[in-house]
Amino acid sequence: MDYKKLANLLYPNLEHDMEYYLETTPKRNLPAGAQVTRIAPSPTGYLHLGHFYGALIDYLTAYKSNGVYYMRLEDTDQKREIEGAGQIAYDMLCTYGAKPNEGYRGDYNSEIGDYGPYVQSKRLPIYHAFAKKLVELGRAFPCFCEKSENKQDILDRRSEQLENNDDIESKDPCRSLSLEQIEENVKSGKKFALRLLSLGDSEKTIEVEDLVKGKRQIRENTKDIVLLKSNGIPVYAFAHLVDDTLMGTTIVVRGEEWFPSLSSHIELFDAFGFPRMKYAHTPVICKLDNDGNKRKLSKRKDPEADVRYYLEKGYPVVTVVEYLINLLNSDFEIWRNNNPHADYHEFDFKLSKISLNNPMFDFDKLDNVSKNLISLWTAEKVYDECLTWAEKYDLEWANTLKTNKNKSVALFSVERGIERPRKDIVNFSMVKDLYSYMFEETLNKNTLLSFNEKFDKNTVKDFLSAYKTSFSLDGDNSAWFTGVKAVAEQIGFCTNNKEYKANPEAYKGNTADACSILRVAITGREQTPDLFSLLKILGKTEVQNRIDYVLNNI
RNA sequence: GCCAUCAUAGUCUAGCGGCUAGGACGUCAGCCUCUCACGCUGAAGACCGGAGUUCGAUUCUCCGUGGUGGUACCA
Repeated sequence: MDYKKLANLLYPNLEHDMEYYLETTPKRNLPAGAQVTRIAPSPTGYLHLGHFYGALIDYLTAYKSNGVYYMRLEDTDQKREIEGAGQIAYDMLCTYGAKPNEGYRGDYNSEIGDYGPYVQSKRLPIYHAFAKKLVELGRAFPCFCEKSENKQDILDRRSEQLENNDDIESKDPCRSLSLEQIEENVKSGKKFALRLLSLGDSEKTIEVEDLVKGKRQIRENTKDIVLLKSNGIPVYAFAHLVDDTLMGTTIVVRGEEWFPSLSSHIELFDAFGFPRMKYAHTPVICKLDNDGNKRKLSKRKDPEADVRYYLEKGYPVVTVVEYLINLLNSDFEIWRNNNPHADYHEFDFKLSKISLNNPMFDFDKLDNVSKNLISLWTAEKVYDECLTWAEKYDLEWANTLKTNKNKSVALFSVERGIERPRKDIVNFSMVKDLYSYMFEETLNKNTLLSFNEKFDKNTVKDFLSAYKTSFSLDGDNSAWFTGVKAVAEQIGFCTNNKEYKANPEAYKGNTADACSILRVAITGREQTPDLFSLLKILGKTEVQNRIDYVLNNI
């Protein structure tokens, strides 16, 4: 077969050949050990948590090696493409702290870097030049078969194979077409897909060293995989070869669902004589679904698969990042405990420490990571972050925060900045509910009357009336507390717990009961942070007003 | 079906031939305490099964079993 002739027949009018692209692409000039990684999502929807998980690995790998982490848009599946998805993906990467330092930036015109276009649909001439070369090398052939691309048809075909116990991949029939037959087909205007002419032997194995999985023996590829679809658009494997070669990628990080097709990718690189890529095949994040089955986090079924979900819930972005790093390198939490204030960038992230299991997403753990992180923030930062969240998701609450800035900061300061800080905030969306009683705008006055049934109304009244006329917020906590106890004793409570326990019937209650009455009357809750701190923030007048409200309405 | 891959408590994991199998989250109990949160102490809870190798297997090998992935002109 005259491959040169075949190549010209298949790709007659190309502006440039492969060598042109190879020669005109600049060599990357990087420090020793620097790695080039890439995040390459397809714009088929919002950014999936699994994508970000991969992106984080890419980002950290490049960051740790002073390398490059670029973004490429893999828009080769027009059927599934969703308008604006590329922009969302880029924006999400930026907000989650994994901003690419090269490549696609939300739309084709604003990309930066010397290796563009970074959008695959803009690279068709390049793919065709490489395709032509492969034909010349005698390693690719046109396939004129008409196969349905409908997913159901494909599944039907597969179940047919399954019934026939059809395990050996037969070579594609079109590989044996003669030049004359091909010429005839092309001249009659028939469309063709370009396939790899596989030379693999399924009895032989290749040794690969995956950066996550370690050394593996994999079977040689024997499939004549499709490289270019009949519409001329490349399939992932081929775009991967061309782009990652040209763009100088050094490590390909991808989900382990790619591992089975690795041998075909290797055959492709070998066919061109290009150096093979280094790969890191990572586990996939799963969840336990309602039927008790473990499965991949699904775009359609699981809202938490969308990275925007965590933004809406008000989880700080570092929470999500650190939770994921935890899943990646389990010694991260030990490091975090020893370095509570350090930036996660300082952690010694390693691909080789990634566990081989598919981890299950755990909200309990996420919450724990979150509250620990937030507990270390300053009150000002908590305030700022809450406000930023509220301005996007709850405008009324945002207004409340804005008009009560000093009060809010004071509130967030309670039991913060100390050795064992309060850890009650997990995300920003819960803050309003947690502290609504502190603000006139959000206080539900009815709750101030929700005393525990064990207190009779007269006891409540007696205690609050007595307290109202005598309390002072001028001293310190213990002075205030002494005052509370004095009032309590005066109306028949016992402030000595031993005595109380010995003879509870003799008293109206103990110190805890007295505090409970006061707490409910002021906040409407049986549980709050340190009451004295709250009273001081509310101020004497407001405290008196609330007591009056209770006395008048009980 | 075939191929690949994984397998330690409810979850995330440490372990890399000899350990009372370690830690974290969650759960429960107690302490602290004016409540909650924090903190402290403690409890329950795991090596998927069977062979083999070995003086000795959670660890190595094989066979099962289970989960996951692949088997597309999707990525």
